[in-house]
Amino acid sequence: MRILLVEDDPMVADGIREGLEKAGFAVDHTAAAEPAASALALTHYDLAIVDIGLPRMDGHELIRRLRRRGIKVPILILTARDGLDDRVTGLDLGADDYMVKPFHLPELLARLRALIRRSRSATASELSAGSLRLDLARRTASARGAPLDLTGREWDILQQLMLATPNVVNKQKMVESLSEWDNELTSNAVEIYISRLRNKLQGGDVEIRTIRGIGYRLDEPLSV
Amino acid sequence: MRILLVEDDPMVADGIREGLEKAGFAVDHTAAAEPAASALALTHYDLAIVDIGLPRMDGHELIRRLRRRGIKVPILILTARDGLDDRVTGLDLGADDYMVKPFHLPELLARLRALIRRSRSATASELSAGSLRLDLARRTASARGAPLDLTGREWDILQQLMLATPNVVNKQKMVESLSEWDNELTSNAVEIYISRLRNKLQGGDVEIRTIRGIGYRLDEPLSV
DNA sequence: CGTTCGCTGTCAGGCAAATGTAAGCGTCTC
DNA sequence: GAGACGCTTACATTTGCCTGACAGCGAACG
Repeated sequence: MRILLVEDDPMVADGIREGLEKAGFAVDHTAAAEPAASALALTHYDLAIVDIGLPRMDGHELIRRLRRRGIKVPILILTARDGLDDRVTGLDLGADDYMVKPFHLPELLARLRALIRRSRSATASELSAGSLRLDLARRTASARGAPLDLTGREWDILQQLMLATPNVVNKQKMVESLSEWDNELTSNAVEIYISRLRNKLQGGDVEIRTIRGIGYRLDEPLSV
Repeated sequence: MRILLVEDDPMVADGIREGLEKAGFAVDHTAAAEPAASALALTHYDLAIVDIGLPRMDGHELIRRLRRRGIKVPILILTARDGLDDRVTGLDLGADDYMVKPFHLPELLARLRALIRRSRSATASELSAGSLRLDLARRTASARGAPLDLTGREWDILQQLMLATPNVVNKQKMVESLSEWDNELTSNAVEIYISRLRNKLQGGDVEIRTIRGIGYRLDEPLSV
């Protein structure tokens, strides 16, 4: 989880950085808008925190430029207590949230998590559905707290299902993702792994549904 | 733009409703959580505004239930000035934003617009007519909140009807869309699927009308 | 090296759901 | 009331999926 912090006041910046790092985020920091723009263009960030009162190019202008360039990283803006208009125009320009300075760190963290969850991409380091958990970095899986022993292929398939959930994964897509550059597999191979996965997921609270003629979908049978 | 407002204080509710309607939103209002849950299950809303301090089932519980049922309407929660914990847990539960009471209406409007814009770009793969709903990505269908079990052909036909509604879909076009390149089907096949679909749509608020000699049209008899 | 073992993917049999033809009957139109 | 069109049931066929058996392969191990 990588966050870019754009803040000109060194005191504030250090305070935020420390809190974020303690919560497990990787934080990069720039004091002005121009270097922030290039950092965002070059590197992937999960989120950007932008102080609206920056020297030279201000935060509004930064956001406008980013969005115009099609960069759609989630942006949270920081604003002074009395800058109501700032907040409004910031949100209308394409920011995703704001916080009023000074603020409580737990609240900032909650908002960050909400924003990142919302825009969660393939870079998330953990996937979950029901009591199923996949740790992408360690390539381990667990269901209901108990570790799951998965082979490579089974893992690939389950990851695809979980990334897509609750949407359907096209079977042809699965075949392609399992095949090397030139040797196509039979679609039957996918069926095999689905079958084996189902066996290993027995008794869990998720289920692999077949969508005839299309593919598969991971479902959590509704507990009401 | 349809918004559901869940707020027990009549004074506050009326104030918000008036502001929203002036800004061009259609507003429905409930005072408690239970009717809100059913309204959200039955009808499509672009956004829900939930007061966190509700009688009986509170706002948190409402949000938890909605998310567990897979209802992913954007939610903005209203909270008292001092309820920091409320806000944090609300966001972690799956709300998308919050506002502290009392607030400035223009700011509320800006946030609503931002939320709706965001959710549009995120999903946008749903078709609806009356209480009928097709989620293309998940390949699920529901009528009046209850899931519909459709086969591939039924799905294709219903999708055509919903895409065209309220216009007529030419029967010949349907035949072509079901046929492979060269083997033409009988137009009788379409009639069969229409018949099966009608059975499954029994009791809903939409109806498949026959236009003799031309084709079919999806109608909502109730709303004129 | 040879053996073992687990993973992979093909084959083939079995099965259930989905499909579409045929046919008889109802309904609309002229 | 005759003909065309549409609805519906029954049923045979087709399709797509599931799964057990098995062979190839490579890594680990002795």
